[in-house]
Amino acid sequence: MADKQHLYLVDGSAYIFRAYHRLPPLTNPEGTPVGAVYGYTTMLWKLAEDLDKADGPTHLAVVLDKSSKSFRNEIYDQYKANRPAPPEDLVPQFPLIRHATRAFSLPLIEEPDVEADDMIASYARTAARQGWDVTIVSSDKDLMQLIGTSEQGGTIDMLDTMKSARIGPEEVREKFGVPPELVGDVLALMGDSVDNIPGIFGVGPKTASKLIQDHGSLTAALDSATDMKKSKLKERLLEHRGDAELSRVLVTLKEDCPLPIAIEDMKIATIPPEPLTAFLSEHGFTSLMRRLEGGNGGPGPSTQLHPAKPQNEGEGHAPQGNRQPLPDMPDVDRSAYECVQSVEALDAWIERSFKARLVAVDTETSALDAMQAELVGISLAVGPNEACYIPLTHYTSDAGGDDMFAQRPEQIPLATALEKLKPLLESDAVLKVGQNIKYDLNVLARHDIAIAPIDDTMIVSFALDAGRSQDGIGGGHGMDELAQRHLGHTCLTFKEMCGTGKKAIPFGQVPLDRATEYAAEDADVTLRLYRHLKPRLAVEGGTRVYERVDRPLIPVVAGMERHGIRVDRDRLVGLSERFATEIARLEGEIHEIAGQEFAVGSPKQLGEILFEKMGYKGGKRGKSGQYSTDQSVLEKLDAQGAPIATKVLEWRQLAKLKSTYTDALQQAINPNTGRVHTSYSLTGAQTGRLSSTDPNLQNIPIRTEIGREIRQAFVAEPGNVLLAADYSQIELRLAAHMANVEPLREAFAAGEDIHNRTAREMFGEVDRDTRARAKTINFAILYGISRWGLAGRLGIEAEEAQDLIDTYFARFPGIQRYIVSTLETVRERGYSETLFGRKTWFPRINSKNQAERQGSERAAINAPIQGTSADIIKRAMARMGPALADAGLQPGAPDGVRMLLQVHDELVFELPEGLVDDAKPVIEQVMAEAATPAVELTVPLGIDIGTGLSWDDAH
DNA sequence: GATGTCACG
DNA sequence: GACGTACGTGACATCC
Repeated sequence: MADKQHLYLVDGSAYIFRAYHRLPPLTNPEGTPVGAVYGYTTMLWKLAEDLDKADGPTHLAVVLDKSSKSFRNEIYDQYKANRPAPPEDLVPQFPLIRHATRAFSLPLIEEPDVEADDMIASYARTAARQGWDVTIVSSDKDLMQLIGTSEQGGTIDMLDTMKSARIGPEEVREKFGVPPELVGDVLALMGDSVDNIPGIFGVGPKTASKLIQDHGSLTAALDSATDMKKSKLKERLLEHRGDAELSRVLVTLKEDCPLPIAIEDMKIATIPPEPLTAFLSEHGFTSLMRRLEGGNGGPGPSTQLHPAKPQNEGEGHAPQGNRQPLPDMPDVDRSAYECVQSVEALDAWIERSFKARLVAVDTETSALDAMQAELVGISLAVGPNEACYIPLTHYTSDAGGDDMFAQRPEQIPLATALEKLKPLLESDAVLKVGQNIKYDLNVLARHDIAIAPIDDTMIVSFALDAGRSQDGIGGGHGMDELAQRHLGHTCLTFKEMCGTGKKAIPFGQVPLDRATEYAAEDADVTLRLYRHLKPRLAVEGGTRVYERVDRPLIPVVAGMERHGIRVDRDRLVGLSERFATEIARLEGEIHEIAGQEFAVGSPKQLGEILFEKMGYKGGKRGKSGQYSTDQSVLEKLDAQGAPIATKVLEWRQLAKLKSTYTDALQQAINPNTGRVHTSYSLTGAQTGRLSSTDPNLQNIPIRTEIGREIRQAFVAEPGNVLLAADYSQIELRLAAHMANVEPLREAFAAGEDIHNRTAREMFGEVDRDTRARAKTINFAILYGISRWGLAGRLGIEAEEAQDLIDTYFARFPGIQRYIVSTLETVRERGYSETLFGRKTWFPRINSKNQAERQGSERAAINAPIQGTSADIIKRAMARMGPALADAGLQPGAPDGVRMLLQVHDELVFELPEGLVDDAKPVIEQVMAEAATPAVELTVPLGIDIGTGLSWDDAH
């Protein structure tokens, strides 16, 4: 024979699992996950490229598992019994593996009631007996038994395409310490937790290998036990002999299965291009398509947000049982970090990052506020302990960073470094991973760098573990906490670098050796966290919310923060003065009534004045022994005819408005932009809502006339207007949908006033009083009702409140079902879920402490509703930019439509007056249709839109 | 840093 | 028999 035949047998089922765990969750244009399919396709591709090579394939077939049952189940009912179900986003990929195989026009073997391993064994032996060479494309250790050379001179070896390693008899001996024919004996002793093969309890690979080496066979090893010295091992060998013998049968491959396709028919020639092109294009594997067209395509799937991980790293173990294995990573070694001070060194790191196709990034700055902070340095990590810090504007003298006389250590000029880094940070082919990467996005956006594509470990943690905490601590998503929790690693703290209080120094003054340890560690730890947390998303079902809702929102929210909103400072100054005068007047009157001066703002002093000195009744002490003096208490006193209570209430309102708003907002105006830039937290609220800080722009007054004057200070730039669009009654609409409450759905569909409808259902008649009570009850339902809570709100007895609740449940029966079933699910699983799959954990839902438990129950009833509402507006926000762009409305441009604020159910935009008519319908449509197509609601989402020169006028 | 209060959805 | 009563947030003042 001129050319030896060489049969390649591809263990497709094993491959897809490994590809799944190693590759990021790519999706095709239709949104189906295809990460593992992509890995599989490239592997076939590689094999196809080897067709003409010396030991390349002449024949090839793919073998898949058709069903999970085989003869092994008949002799051992526990076989593979503890296998977890495959991850939810892997399941749809199984059929695609078949499509891929057919696209390459390759023979596919899948037989019922036969495991792929047995089929591979049968084919391999048959081919080798005919003198063919055989290569098994797999890394399954069970298959290693087959390696060797037949009497007819046919060799069998294995190819691990992920490690690009050939496995022959030598490699087997290295791994097991025995030749291939004894591998089965070793496996029988050590067992296999993945397949649930028992082996001998307490015997692992090391002991098993030694026993077989010493005695030459399983039977001899087991027999030797009787003569062994007394030991744990001896006992175990004697006691579990039966397990080992059973295991020996289980690990033996069946080599005489009937062959559905003759090996001669597996010959491959040129692969016909048409089916392959169709397949590649269907799934958006564009780089492979380019290669097919003759060009030399890029390294990864360039149309995908997420390039594949490099082939030479990230090789972990397959998950064992249900345990989520810690990625195999060395301990953090800060001495391994490099301080990058030359352009050459920077170039080398940039090249490494491109090669790795995944880089963790962290920026160090002079302050916390991303809008004002100056860039001090950047750190990168491409692997555990493979991290560097690039100092940029460090200085050592007391002079400021901008001072031309400042002493500066050797550093690459800022502009040079950023010019070098920009292509990396913006490259589609390299995934940038950050911890709270929104911050880095904002800092670098000010240097004209738009980081993409991105992943964020903080957001991943939030998608997985929102609400999870142990004993009140450890529920956060900050890096130091995550490092401690998941990696058992304690990070250097910012305090250790910069000190605190008056002695604190800016990060730019930290000596480079220490700064490198701190900054590079941040990138290193981020990368490690990514490797640990990201795979959990798919396994635990967090992929959808992370990829479709939260991650796309990061650059959108970053943009909103950078836009900020214009605030009329003069107006605030005027208000502050007015409030100050009024507060002083009220304070005088209060002191006069009290008969002495005291700090009105001190609840402690006020309580003593009211309930001791003045002798009012109704003084209740809290657990701290203090009298309560909150609004409800003061209102009761007011009703009793206590003039001081009214005055204090007025004083409090004005003091609050002045300190929290009119004074503080002036301070918050950014001197460079003249606007106020809040910071949104994407992980702040456990339900999935955003929260706003520094300043909080989600609690600007609106409910009172005087408070609304503050809203009038939020204004549009000249020639522009503000547009406010809010979801009307969104939580009640969602409750009507989720609890399937027909009367409420009907009312929403008809555009009825929902509280009127509730009043009619509950009380039979609608007037101001019944509507107000109905409104209270509606909200009480959303918040998880209790008879006492409702009684307190309505000023009625608890029994009466219970009657109202009963009536409500009777009129709207779906509500009670929703509450009961929600609680059941949460008790059982530990978490609630929104319509879009966002989880919120309730670790105290089964607490023995009644108050704790009931608190969790109320929160658990509310979370799916509040969270779904949050999901919906987030989806609207993520889609808004593209929709506005399609309409030619230039989202984000100074003369286009800018989205500025989000207040839970409201979005605020700034736009040129001339664009209002065009923008309104686009905004309304995006918001109204934000749930689709993922979720089809049975209630319409109503949107109210208004415009005006101020935020107040826009309502 | 904890507590009380109050601004918002 | 005691518990402590609506869900989710953030900021400020006071006081220890």
